[in-house]
Amino acid sequence: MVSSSVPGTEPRKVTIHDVARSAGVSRQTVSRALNDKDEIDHSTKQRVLDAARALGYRPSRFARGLVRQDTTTIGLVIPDLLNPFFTEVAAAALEAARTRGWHVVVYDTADRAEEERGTLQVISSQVDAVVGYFSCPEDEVELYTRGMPVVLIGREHRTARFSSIRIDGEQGVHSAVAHLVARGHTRIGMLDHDGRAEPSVRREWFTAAAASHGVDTEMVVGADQSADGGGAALKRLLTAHPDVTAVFTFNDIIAIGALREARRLGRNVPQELAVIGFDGLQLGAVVEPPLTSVALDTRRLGALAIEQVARLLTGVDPLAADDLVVRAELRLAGSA
Amino acid sequence: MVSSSVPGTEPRKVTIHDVARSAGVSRQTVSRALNDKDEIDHSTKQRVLDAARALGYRPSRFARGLVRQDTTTIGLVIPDLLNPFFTEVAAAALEAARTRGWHVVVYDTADRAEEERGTLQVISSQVDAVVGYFSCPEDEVELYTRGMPVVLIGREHRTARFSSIRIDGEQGVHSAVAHLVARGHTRIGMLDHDGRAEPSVRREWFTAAAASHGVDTEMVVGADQSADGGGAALKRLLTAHPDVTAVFTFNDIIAIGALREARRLGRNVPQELAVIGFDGLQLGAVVEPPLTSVALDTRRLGALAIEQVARLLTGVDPLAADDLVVRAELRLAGSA
DNA sequence: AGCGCTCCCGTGAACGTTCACGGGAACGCT
DNA sequence: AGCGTTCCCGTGAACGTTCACGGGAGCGCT
Repeated sequence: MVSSSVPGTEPRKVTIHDVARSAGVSRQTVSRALNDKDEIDHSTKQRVLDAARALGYRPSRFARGLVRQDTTTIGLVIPDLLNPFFTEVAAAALEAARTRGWHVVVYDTADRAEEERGTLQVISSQVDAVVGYFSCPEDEVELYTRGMPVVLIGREHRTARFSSIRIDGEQGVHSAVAHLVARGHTRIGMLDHDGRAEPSVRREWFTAAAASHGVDTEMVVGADQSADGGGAALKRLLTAHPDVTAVFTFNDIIAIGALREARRLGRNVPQELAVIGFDGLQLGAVVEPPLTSVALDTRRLGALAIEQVARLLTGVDPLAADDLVVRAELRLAGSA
Repeated sequence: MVSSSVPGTEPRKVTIHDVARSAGVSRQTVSRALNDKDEIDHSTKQRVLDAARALGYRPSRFARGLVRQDTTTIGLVIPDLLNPFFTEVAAAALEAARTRGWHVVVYDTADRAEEERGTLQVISSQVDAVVGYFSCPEDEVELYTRGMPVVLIGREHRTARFSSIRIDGEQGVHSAVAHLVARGHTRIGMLDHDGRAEPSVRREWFTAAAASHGVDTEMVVGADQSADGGGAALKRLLTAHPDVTAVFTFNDIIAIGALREARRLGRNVPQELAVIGFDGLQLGAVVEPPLTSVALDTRRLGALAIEQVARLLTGVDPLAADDLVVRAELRLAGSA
């Protein structure tokens, strides 16, 4: 019946003033009616509400936010929402934010540094704090976030203003390699994350662990961040090193792709090829065989990040670096 | 060096005025410096920037948004971010929003009507439009969104102000049943979505399709919205009806759980039990055997929703109901 | 000297809402 | 009648920023 969008008419913003005039009252009365406050007669309240509806009035969140500064919004930046790992972290962060009554704006950077920059630039004027994954140089992040609290995940920080949640997989990866060695594996390969310039930290953990067990550490190939990428990488690895009997992967997505590829190649898992992933995704439980993985507590990861943001925002008692750690530990299943 | 959060000191908001005073210039000059505008000397600009940094100044997004109303934020409401289907839709929506320079606030309602209400209440003053899944009565949504454009997904709307993206799986489900019948299946069960009061639309499609093929339509059990739920439901179904040779499921998550359960029960898929899911998740490609599914174009779904929001927001030329449809079609793989 | 132009910079206003305060009307009580 | 109380309602101010405008200083040219 009431159409607020007649084509041709300028949809000029209708303000609280217009409603007040239409209802024959003052701004304040309109405000009272809309915010369910006291000190207003029931009939006038109804009249105001009707007028507001008729005009299609909608309060400006900016004006409202300006006068009562109670809403906090934090920006969550992740490389790829389609990767279940980040989804799990995001879900945990969302929940933690919700209990605080906060809002979360989510940005997907598609794992590209360029998108990160663009996001940062636009985010800085839209949120009160930032938490997320960044691959671009820290000083760039610093540049765009001017004075805003920032919590980095899975990455060391060098700037004082930043906080970061450290992911400690050293022991977990060590356990994984130890497990493989105990099962008699001596030729262990790795499917690493492709694309980054420097070798991944997870690879360093693997290399160190393998070396400490006297296992060759040379058989590493890069993989795309996807199941297909993992499959292709496994193929390359096995072509180059047919004697490999076990693989450790950068993450579970790649591991799952490897699992599938192994099946196609007729390699029995875990008998002829053991596979251990990293992340501990829930997804790992539905594939066949279930994925053995160096598992991360994604719930805690997301919650911890939000917790630290909360402390930084209020300025009281921020967590120290030692408390900002999430340890990964080996979770055995069928694939190794 | 400069700590903006000395414990004990009130972290009182530092405004553009403070920066101006500190740098010995006017507000406007500060504004010019921070927004990279012209008409400002390079040295003063630098001085202002330094002062701003020293004070830990951060412009108020509310004040800024109030005066230049160019940023639009839309709220995306989904039942469960951990369900890959919604993740895919969310990712598509995020991308579509990004190309328009919009921001997206994501809310996870945990599939509970109560959370939906809370979210709506809080969302209404935070975004310019809403798109998402809602299970609560439409008039409640109407109540909380007063005049704000709303795009519902996967649900019919009756109110004029709303738009909704219709998911049309009728033909797709029909094809699925036809496929099963052609393969000789006559005892076809379904694992439906549990929890809703009324039977799901997907079940109605299934019932109609099955009936039109002269197949019994009585063998339906409810399943929890998870892989485990799907497994448990399959067990119940097979216990009650051991002669079932094929199942259609409410969605792919449930189907994947069923797949796993079938393996545990020693039922060969697809020879002894054919499984067809709904959604067409990318996830379906990594399980064994790959999942046959009535597939939805999630990308298009998310993009379409954002597109319609854009039109509603500008008030010009909104899409008609006939264009707001995403059709599902059978995508064959190994499981049926 | 006078004029115009460019380069900087500052002042009032506006954005749309809520808060603090004041005040009129009606009513009851002494 | 006078006074206090309750119930409504309205007015100025404030929130922090940007926009539109005005204007001074310095320079070059006639």
